[in-house]
Amino acid sequence: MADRKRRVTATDVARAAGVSQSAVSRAFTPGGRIAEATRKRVLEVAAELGYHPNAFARGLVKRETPIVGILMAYVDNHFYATVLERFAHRLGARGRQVMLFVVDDDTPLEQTVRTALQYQLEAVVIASITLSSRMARTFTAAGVPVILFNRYAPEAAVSAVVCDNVAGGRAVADLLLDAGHRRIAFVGGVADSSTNREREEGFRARLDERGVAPTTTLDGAYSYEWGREAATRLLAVAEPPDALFCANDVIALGALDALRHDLGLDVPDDVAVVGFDDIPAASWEAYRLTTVRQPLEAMIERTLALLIPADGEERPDPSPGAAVERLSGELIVRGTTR
Amino acid sequence: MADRKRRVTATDVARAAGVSQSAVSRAFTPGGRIAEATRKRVLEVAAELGYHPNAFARGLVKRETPIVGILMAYVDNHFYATVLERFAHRLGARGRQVMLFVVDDDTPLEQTVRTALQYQLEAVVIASITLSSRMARTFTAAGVPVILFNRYAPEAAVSAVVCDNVAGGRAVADLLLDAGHRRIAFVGGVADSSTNREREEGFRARLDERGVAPTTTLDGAYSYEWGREAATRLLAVAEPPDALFCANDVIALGALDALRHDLGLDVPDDVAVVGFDDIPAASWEAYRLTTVRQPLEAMIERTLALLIPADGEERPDPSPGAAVERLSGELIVRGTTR
DNA sequence: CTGAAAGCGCTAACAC
DNA sequence: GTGTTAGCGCTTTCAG
Repeated sequence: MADRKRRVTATDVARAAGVSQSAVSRAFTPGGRIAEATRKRVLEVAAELGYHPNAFARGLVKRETPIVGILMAYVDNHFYATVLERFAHRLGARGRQVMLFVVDDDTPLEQTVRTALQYQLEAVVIASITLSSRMARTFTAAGVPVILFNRYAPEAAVSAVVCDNVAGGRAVADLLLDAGHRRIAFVGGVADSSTNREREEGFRARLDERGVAPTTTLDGAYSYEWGREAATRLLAVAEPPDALFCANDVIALGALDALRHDLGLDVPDDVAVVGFDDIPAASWEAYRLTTVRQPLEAMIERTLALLIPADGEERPDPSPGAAVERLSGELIVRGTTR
Repeated sequence: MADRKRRVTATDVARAAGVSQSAVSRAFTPGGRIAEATRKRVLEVAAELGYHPNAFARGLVKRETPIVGILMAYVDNHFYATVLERFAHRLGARGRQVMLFVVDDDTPLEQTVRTALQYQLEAVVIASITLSSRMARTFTAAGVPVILFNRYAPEAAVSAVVCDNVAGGRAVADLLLDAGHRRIAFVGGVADSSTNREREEGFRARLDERGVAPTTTLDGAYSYEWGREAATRLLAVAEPPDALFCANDVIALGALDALRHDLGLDVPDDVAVVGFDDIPAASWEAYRLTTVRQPLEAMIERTLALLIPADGEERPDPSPGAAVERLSGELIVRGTTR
């Protein structure tokens, strides 16, 4: 087998087809000024030789590439896995590639950002990352359009597309209050994430407006295990809550299992539970979780619209005054509330 | 703001720092022959100007890039979301980027492959894709090392890392037979996927060896909905099965819910259920599913070892006789079998 | 240790 | 239409 490093180039194809190298380039350019016959011949020879245009060389001279970076922390959380899948799908349809950057505790965030900056990304989506505002600014400074997805940082001058978490929290408060609950606890995820903050904020605000205070708030992680532990702890006090609003579905599922299986309580009769996201498991028969559905498709649609110009259009202004798009979620009432 | 397209280059930094452009390049090269003082000054100026080396230019001249392509179909399936997350994590630690290609029915597979080929990928991992063998061959032909992950195509001369699905199927057969079941059905996922085929094959072979034949096999999709439907259909006959072996966990969870909630049956007393994968939901209290755990970390470890040379090492032979690594899964017995 | 110079493979004027 | 000619920004000899 030939040297791995030596791949077929346009010049090779040109020579074999008896045309100039630029003719080869044109043959591979959609609108290229080239005779149909020539193009056909070039394409044939190219296929024979196994030629594929080098995206790097192209990117170098065009000074842009169709690569969109997605920075994400909890790919494991089903909601974000879906986000990733949908983005990749939609971007692929628009001829873009996605470069995935998984951020976790062992990887210095700054290094990730620096790497991303080297790829001349067309745009960047930051999802499920704390500290996103500072990172976002780095990209903006480098001229790379950025959007915070499902994250919002008021202090950073960065655009964001989010579910209206505050409204979601309020809706949950109303639902629970209307059902007669008065001792309602909030089971948080990661304390300093904007989603967590906003959901709790809306929730508390509405409770307050209606003259009820939540008994407790417990922050932890966005995980099933945490939900289970939190529920156990919350119910272990003298006057336990009769309803739990969990910061996301996975937590709620853990809480549900703790309530039903560990503590032998009845949901929703003894305790009601509400989640957030509406992941597939929330609708599974064993759970039938009441939750707030995030308008995922709409959120992705808006993000794309802000980030990627449609065919033939100009790219939207990179930083149009840091627009924040809040899309409404939908309360999905299932079996864990009465 | 400056022209988006005009980013800071090494020449800009060189000028500002009063050195040659190659000095700048050396300053950013780990082993570069450059005086510490010079490097420091260059790095400072670079930071000031917001310079980041252009990965494309570098890739062009080095004729290689640290980008690994991952082609995946069911990112939505929790097992594969985890696979993706782990790969991205591990590759990031080795200084590699991951370019994600989501394959689905609306995207011509061939186009995806063609695009991937343009990025001079260092290596490619193909996961959860049917027709993977043909694709794999295309990459191999182009000199790109490729591995099928959790897929196996005997006819293609391509390396693969898989869970030993046949052994897994056999183990399930033994478990169920030992528990006294004799009327066992197999609920398949996508009919022509290699995982599906192999799991069923091992299962049937063992049943056969012990003189029992499975009552039925139903193929469908790798989804909760399908599991639910399949179970409902399987139980609607005169002499229904008393055990179900499902091709993966999501299917099994759907089947479980159908059995318990739609049909009011007791699991495992009326019907036993076994899955495959051991996704997190399998261990949730509401399910406690008996299943075969895939040795995920080990599989990823092996894939990386075959694909990516460790620091300072040579790349392993691109196609070492199409090695197939079969790693053993582990039977995890929980509450859905007696 | 450092600078000059030659490309990497491709696109985009520019002439013909 | 088609070929010729400059580079895109960087790494890497090769002198010095």
